[in-house]
Amino acid sequence: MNNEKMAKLLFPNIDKTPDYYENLYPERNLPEGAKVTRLGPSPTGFIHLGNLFGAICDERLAHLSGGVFYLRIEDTDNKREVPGAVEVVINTLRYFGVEFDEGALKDGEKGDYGPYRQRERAEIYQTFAKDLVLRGLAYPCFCTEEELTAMREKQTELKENFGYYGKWAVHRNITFEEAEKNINEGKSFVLRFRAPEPSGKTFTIEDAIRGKLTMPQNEQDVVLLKSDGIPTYHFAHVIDDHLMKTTHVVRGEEWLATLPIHVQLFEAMGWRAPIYCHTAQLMKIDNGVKRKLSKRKDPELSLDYYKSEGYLPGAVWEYMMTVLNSNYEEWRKENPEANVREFEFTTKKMGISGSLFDIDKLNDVSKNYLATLDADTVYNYICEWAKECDEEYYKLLCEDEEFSKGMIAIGRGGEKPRKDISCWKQSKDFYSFFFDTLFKMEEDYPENVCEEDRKIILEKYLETYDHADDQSTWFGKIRAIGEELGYAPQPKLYKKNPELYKGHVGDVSCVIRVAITGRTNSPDIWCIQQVLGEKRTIERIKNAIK
RNA sequence: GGCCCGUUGGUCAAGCGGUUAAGACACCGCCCUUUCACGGCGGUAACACGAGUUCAAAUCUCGUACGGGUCACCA
Repeated sequence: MNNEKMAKLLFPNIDKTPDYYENLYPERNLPEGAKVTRLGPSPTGFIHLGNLFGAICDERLAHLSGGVFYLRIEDTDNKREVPGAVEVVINTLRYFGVEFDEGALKDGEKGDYGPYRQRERAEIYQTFAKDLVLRGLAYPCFCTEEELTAMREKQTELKENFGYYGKWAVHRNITFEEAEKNINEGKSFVLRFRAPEPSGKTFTIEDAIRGKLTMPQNEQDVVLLKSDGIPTYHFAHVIDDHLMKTTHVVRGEEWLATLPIHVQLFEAMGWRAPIYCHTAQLMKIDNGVKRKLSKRKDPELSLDYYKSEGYLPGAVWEYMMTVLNSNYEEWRKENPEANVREFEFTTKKMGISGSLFDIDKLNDVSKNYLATLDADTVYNYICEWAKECDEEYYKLLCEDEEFSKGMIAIGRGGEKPRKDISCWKQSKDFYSFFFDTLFKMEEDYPENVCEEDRKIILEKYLETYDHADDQSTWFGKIRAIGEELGYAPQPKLYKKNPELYKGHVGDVSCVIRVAITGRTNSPDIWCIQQVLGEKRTIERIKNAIK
């Protein structure tokens, strides 16, 4: 039979059959309803917020159902591969708290469904491809790049749809003899799928996020295997997700257009397709236009960037969850203490139109998140971050651990913790005044206080300063100084009769604040002084008087 | 250009035929306050447009506009 000869010609070295692999990879033994998901990055060495978005979705789906989440490296395009990229992907995802159960992991592979790097699976794909040839569902195409380009130009000219299909599929009915001749002449070929003739038929499919979808049947004779024998995404996806027993395929909506191909291939193989979850893309605004995140154009959206800014994975997760599931914030309000993993994540609550990445919101979420941590934890985190990203800061933090922790502890804990920082990089700025080498006088004094008064306030403050004073005694003294100069002892009094005073006690203390911290916005001054110590406090005041 | 998907305040979003159209971020105001914050309360602000179905439409249908995606031996 012709098909048999063709299969042998095309795949002389393939001796296994599909059954062999079907037996090698039996059904997974998992509890009812367990979902198997996967992340399939291509090793281009770049991973951004959008990838994390999908990864979290996969991870939650699998782990909330007692299933498996695995990593498969989709390295079928050797042209784009960047050396070491796989490690970057794994490390970055791990930093952001995405852990895989199996797959291509850091120290080799784990799991019974490998290999998990597609390049190493060439023989598997070819075995199934051979079977398709045998069944007359695939054929070799010897078209060169030039020929295909010429074809596309002609199609454009004739205003017909692009592509290799129907009457344009020149090698569709190639005979064994022709194929043999071409191969003997050393011509390379790709393997194409024999799609049904164009008919305008449609089919429907249920997407877990988008609901019922009606799409046209695929009629393109897509490439299954490239001339190097490595599959295209389409073929690899179908083979791998079947053999690895993936139940849910989470991917961006850019795959929607090729879904008909995948559904058709699953049918041709006689397999049940997984449940598709096509997520909306995370977008960004660029010159007033909303567009999908781009690897090349948006380096500031790479996960590495957030790592280097010192955003905590937990905070990024919080933010991601608010974007992923619309009812997350509500849940968080009701369960402020709960671990994010207790939340019942579901594809049903996912939006279908692309959301704009909102850095303000991330910062807010992050602030709230960091405010819940205690001083020791924060200290360790900041050190860990600074060690890698800011050596100067790291040294300062380590110089006197007790001091650093004291500074971090200010305003932390209790019912209403301060929310000053959203990432560790910001913390350097925020805490800078605690370190003499970073201290910067911004000379930003309150409006109500004239220069002369500023000096008097500071001089009197210095005179009466007693480091041992408790907080209320200390503040009482400031009040007294202010009152003497004509400043209201309480903001309320000033507000009632602004004409009676120059300002209020807040203005007076603000002068001291600026002297000590260099700026008008800082945590409680008394606490700061306690951490700074008597000597440095007095020094700062003296310097400010000069 | 063909095909597909989408469109609720500045942003993220609830909403599934009858709502005073939630909530969050940002912004503004007020209150609390022993300063800075935190917090509390309140405010500005939205169903892209046009038809149709219906007693009733943000919600269903069809057009239009706009945005996005995709049409590779990339994923």
